[in-house]
Amino acid sequence: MTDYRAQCWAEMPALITAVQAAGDRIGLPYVAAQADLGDPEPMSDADGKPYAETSFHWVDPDHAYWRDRKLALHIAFLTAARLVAEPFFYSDGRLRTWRPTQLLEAVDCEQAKNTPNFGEAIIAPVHLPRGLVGAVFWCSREPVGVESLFERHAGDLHNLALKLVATHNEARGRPRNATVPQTLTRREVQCLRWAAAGKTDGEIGIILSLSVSTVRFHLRNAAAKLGATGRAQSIQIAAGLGFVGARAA
Amino acid sequence: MTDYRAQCWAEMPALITAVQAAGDRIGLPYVAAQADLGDPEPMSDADGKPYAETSFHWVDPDHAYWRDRKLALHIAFLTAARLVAEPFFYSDGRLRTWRPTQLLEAVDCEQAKNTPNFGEAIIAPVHLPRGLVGAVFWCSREPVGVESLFERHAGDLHNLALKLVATHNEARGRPRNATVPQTLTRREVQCLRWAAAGKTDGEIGIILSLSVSTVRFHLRNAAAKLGATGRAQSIQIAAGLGFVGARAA
DNA sequence: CCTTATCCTGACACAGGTGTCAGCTTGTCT
DNA sequence: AGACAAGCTGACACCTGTGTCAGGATAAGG
Repeated sequence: MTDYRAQCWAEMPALITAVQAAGDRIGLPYVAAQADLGDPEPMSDADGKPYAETSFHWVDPDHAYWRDRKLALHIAFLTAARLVAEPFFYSDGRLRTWRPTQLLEAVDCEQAKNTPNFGEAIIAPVHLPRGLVGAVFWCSREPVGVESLFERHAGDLHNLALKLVATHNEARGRPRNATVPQTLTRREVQCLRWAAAGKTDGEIGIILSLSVSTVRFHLRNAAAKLGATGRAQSIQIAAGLGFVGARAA
Repeated sequence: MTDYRAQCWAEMPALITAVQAAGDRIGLPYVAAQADLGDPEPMSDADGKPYAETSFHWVDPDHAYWRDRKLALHIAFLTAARLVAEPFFYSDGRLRTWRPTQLLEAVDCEQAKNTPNFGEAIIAPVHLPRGLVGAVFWCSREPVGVESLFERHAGDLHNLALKLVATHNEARGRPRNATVPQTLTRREVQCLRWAAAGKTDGEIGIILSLSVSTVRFHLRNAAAKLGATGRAQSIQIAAGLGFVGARAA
């Protein structure tokens, strides 16, 4: 384990304590954290013990929520955490944030509504480079006026969540390819973006007035620079680092 | 333009003003913002006018930085903004954040060091779902003790940057496929994750003890649910929503 | 002048992915 | 019992991507 990772592990106890203490302070004392929504296991310490067991309080302490695939935590809140990056809150059977957001309102909260002993929640999603997504959830058993709590505390909670999730992932050495890639040329980026839009090499050639061989040449170079094996990984890594962006090239 | 997008555009003036005012207040009054690092154009208003021209102050007001590919903004800071999600600062020729971070220290700042009239900076990267990456930069011409400014203000600056970049992208209707996808089944996610790790359908079949046809079946279903055209897009979208995560399936 | 980087292009064999068609079993819920 | 979802498997034609080989032109910097 490198020094950097050891230092990150050393930061974890204070961060975990701060996250639970923040929940206690504002009236949402039931806390859960996921470092990686692609991994169903909960956030754990260096010895593999889940913080859910050692440090966080949960709505139902005897209920290992991460083993229950039907708990609200697994559906609406997780779905929403994948789709937005800004903190949001749950009350009155729906998800909202500081401004009207179409996506959050489209998330089906039926299951959360039907969960007994569950009041309100503030959720801070954490989107990291290379497609890593985590989240922290502060919850209550009864309604506590979460909307005003959200207005006053969401920013700080989000900052805490970002530090916690980013530090934990770095402590675990995730993602493994977290290196500074070589600079991509203008053509490499162009070809990657059209490939990300689903175009074949032939189609890209037509679009950019290049031969298929030239397009392949640039895509292969880009793949080598990004440390990718194949077209799909090139695109995934490039997208995860923001090279692809929102619009087709 | 839908109501949601109109509401987002309506939020923009106050957010832009807040971002510039925050920089003015703490002594880093030269501000730049990118909503999408995959798009070289700067953040603009609903009429297409760059905020860099109408609202933000820059180190060299006559110098359209977004047209200069060699400016510090294009290299070290942008590279770093792609690689980390936590705010960071530039001083003494290097990038640092609130804790030692290997990645930031590996970013080559030679060009920033050699940029005349450039002092220190705080950078707030913004990583959004589906691979959208933006950033806000607060800069000075001379050193201003940015390390202590960072300690006191980074959290608030980051929250401002997140609101600004997320709202601006939503105002523009980016990304176009920002919808709630259908729920993926356990096998669909498993197959996607191995495919994201670069495995062929045959290799995935061996790993999961399934036939090639079954693997293809699950990947095709997943592609349809995600609205993807082809394997590469399936993987990109799944990764951008955190389904792939940090470790090979 | 030389080196390097970037961009460009072609050929060919082979592996992998796509599209479309067909079928089946098991478990859960009404 | 029936409907539905999830999971499973095969065949075949065809397109696309990969890997490896070859070559060239232009611009910038030392």
